[in-house]
Amino acid sequence: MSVRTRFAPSPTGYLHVGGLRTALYAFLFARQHHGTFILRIEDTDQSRKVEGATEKLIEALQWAGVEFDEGPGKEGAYGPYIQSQRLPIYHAHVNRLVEEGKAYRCFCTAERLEQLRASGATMYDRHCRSIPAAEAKRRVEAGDPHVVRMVVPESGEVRFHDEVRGDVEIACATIDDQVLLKTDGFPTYHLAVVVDDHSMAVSHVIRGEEWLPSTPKHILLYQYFGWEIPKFAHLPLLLNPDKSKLSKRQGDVAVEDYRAKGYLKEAMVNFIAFLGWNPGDEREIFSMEELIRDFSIERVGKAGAVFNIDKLNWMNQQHIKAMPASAVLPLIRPTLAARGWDTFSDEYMRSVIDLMKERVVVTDDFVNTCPYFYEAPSVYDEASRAKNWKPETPAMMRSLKDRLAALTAFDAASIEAALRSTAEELKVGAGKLIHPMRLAISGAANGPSLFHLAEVLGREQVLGRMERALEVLQ
RNA sequence: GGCGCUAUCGUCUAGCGGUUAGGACGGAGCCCUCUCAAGGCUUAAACACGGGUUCGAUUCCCGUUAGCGCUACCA
Repeated sequence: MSVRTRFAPSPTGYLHVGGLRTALYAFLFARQHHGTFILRIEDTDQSRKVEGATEKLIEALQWAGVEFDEGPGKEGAYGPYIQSQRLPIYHAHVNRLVEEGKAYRCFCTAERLEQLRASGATMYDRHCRSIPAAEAKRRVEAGDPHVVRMVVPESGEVRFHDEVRGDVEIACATIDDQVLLKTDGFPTYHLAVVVDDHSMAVSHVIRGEEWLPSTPKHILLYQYFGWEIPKFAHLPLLLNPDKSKLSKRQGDVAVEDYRAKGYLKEAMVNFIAFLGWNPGDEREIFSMEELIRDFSIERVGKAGAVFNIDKLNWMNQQHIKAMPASAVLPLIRPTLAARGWDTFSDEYMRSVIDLMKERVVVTDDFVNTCPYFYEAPSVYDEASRAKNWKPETPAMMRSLKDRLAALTAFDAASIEAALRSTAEELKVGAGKLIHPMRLAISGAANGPSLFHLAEVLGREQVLGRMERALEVLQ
């Protein structure tokens, strides 16, 4: 049997990081088994329609490198892949269930259900289960609004094996007569997921733990239809720092947010994969290819995992350091452009990136933490100025500047040699020149190696900035 | 309330009966050093509780507790 997995989000307008993790696991599993990964849009709630949501979802998935083989825009043999386009399929199936007595039409009004609940009932009282078929048919033909509910046995239990949790057992007496078809003719999740997973030949249902309690209903439906039951794997939830289910209000949950902040897709995928899974050894930095190779459902944990931004930051840094400057460059061009700094050559930018690589957390830092690569400083760090720009400093800077001007080669080694010999001649420690010079050419108290910084900036910039500092920093 | 799931350092986790309970992030300290980083080294920090089973439980079983999830004509 070939492996077919799917990610079946409802289009809410953005891709939740928890959703990305679910999608990633389903994707990794499918790829590893040379199977098929499907994207299916579960848009059966008309009241929650969001314009452009599907497009955004697909874009976020593609950004992360979680590519689906079948789905909207990639029609395979099992489409359509958008549930709102599959209504006739659900109707046919639900009718079959009604005819076979495995589901029934329910004419109860919202008011009645509300009263029922208000009176303390925790489940539907099955009031319409006993309506004779002929009467139900008559009422349907008369246009009576109604839903279709599944018949749940009153006793016994449903057992199933979950790939991550083991055997699970739930008493039928605690399962409600679930609505399958809503008054508006749309299926509920429970009907649609079963019909679609079966008709799309899904072999492994990999989804969030929030679906575990309703899985027995799905099992029952598979049995009613006489279908083979797929394997289930319910993933642990992603949590807020306070351990509640990950949600906005407590930070960013949309993968687009992280992308916009300058997190690498490689880091995002690596980090999220490790929230609930690990290879069993001490490796932590994984590429998508390595994840596909080593992932296994057996090693997925059962407990929820807190989304820890500190670890993500570290991981992002690790991936940035491992990435060649030429690969980083296209990622920061837009950020540069937004600040009007898109005039620098690729060669210059690659030097900047190599220098900044290991002091950056997100890619935006290549722009925001080191503006001095893009324009001369207009303000100078006050603390550094107080500490390093002494009355005797200007004279020393003048000598240093003259030495630098006379250099034949303006590279880091030559600059360093010039500075150190100047310091020696002036009988002061090199720090007496290094710190003021850094302040003069960058305006900042810290940053990359001064000599390399000067080399990248170039002689003209360095000399000009030193002159300017001598004027400004009296 | 009912049902279900879960439970190792603050966080992510390794562990699949006998370990000095390991690693990573974060914290602290030291080293390196022109600053900031990066890197290296060191260090503090955990088996929720109570019963069993067993020669022996972090590990298996049962309770308790706690957390979370579900309990919609939302997914």
